[in-house]
Amino acid sequence: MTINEVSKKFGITMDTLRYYERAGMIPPVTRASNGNRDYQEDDLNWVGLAICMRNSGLPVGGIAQYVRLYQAGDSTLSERHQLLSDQKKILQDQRNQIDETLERLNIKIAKYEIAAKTGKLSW
Amino acid sequence: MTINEVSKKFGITMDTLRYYERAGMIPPVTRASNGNRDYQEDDLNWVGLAICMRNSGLPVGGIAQYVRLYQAGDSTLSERHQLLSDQKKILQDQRNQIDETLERLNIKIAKYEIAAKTGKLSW
DNA sequence: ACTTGACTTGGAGTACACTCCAAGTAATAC
DNA sequence: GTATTACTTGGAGTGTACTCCAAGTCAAGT
Repeated sequence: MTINEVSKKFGITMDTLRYYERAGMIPPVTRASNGNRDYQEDDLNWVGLAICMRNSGLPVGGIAQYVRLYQAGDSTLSERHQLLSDQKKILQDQRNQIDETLERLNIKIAKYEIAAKTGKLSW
Repeated sequence: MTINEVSKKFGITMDTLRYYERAGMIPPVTRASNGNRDYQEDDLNWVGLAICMRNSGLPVGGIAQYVRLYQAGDSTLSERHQLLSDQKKILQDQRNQIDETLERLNIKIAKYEIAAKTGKLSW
């Protein structure tokens, strides 16, 4: 799969795909004989993981660190486990923060809806 | 309340508090006779809202836009309602994305836990 | 009067995550 | 054999959100 196809598949620019690789967020992608990237299923899995992590707001550095540990082999298993647990914690906190803000937003939105109906502000 | 006290209360630097004001994320703060900021309850509410929104990842621009509309008066009620609804949508999407990543992380973490127990990778 | 300390400002600097670009290569189309 | 197209690279540029700094003001303490 070419970088162009992968870009379309995941809805992400080719530049970003190359950037992710440069940043170590995914291991070096398989190359065709002419030097062009030729994404294999494995590469695609890494891309999918990277995009998923980034979309949820996890920093590039943490994901790259995971890839480094992965490439270092089995001796890093517990470190990788720790790293993933840390990221899980970050996301759980982030989720709680979002819930808090959503509650706050809902209260405000409700007030605007009352105002829209009655023509009056309720606060 | 001085900027230093507010900074401690919310666990945010004085620089960031001034930046939030400069960026229009909170309306101009009440000043003491010497020109120093003297946060009133109202100002503190705005600060709390701004921090809450930022902590959940909403961009500064959107919050500043809300403040602008608020300052423009009652004629912007429906616009403000719309803006808050948009931000709510953003946060809901973000939450879903986090849940997706958490699921993915949980699967990976489980595999590492099995590996830690059995000494073998399960994939 | 002078030092100290807490604040003020505008503006410059930093970190992060892209995003864009110029110059080059490699394979196909005519 | 040359034009076109799709890729390659290193490096520079952009936008966001801080973060830091220098120079100045103001009030209180000695």
